Amino acid sequence: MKDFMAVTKALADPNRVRVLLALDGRELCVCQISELCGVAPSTISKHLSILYQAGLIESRKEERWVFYRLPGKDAPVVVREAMDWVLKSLGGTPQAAEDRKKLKAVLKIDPKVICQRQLKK
Amino acid sequence: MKDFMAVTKALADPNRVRVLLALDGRELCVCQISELCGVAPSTISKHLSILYQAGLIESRKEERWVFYRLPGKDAPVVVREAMDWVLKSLGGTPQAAEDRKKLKAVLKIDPKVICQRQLKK
DNA sequence: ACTATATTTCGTCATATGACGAAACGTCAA
DNA sequence: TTGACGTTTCGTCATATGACGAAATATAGT
Repeated sequence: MKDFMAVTKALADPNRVRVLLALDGRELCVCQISELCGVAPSTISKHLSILYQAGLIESRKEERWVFYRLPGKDAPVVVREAMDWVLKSLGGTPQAAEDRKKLKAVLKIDPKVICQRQLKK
Repeated sequence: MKDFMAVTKALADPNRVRVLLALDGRELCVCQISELCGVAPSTISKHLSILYQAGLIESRKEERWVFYRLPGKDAPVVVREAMDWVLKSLGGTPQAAEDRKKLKAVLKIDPKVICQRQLKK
């Protein structure tokens, strides 16, 4: 029950759901996700930690960057089915399409440049 | 997206999830659910309205009582899959078993008596 | 060792949420 | 039509949540 509630609470915020959709098929670092969602890196970091604790994402550290990705097939059933539900329910929505478009643009920029931009703000 | 978030937000509270589990296979009125969850009728009423607006439950008025039930097969796909996920994930947990036991006891009491009890508090 | 930089943690703030009891509402029985 | 009663709405409170910027942390390059 506790595990399940961690998942439902993690899914109860639009930005966190957007992150899950964005991570479908690729891994992203914090600054890329921050740029996509249009919220501060510190806020995204918090969101990612909530998703992580619910088991909905995994992470990998490479140099100064931390890359996040969806869990593999070894993930708990609750998590796998939650992800299936999310992707199936939202994959075709306007919001998802818009984010895919925006993500495409973000992916073209070198992550370093993104972070420098964020510093200026 | 908005509809989906209504569902995830509705699922992000333990008492609301307990209600859904309790409604699996039967309909219940407010005072019965209130008794099961151990929270005030007004609070349960609010929870039920959140579940209702998310499409996760339906209601039926009979005399002075309002009975709530899970939606039928005509429910939106998002809702049906959410319910499948909830029931499959939690049906076998200790919490669910405990609630089924408690519900059995509640169902033996005449709803009228339950409401009178709640008045005393 | 020092600096630069990507991320996380912390402190703060405004708003959202869940709880209760009191009062309002709607329906049935006298 | 008055009264009884199940439910809902409203007002209030304590706590949780999501946002930010500043400061701390960790790692790569000088």
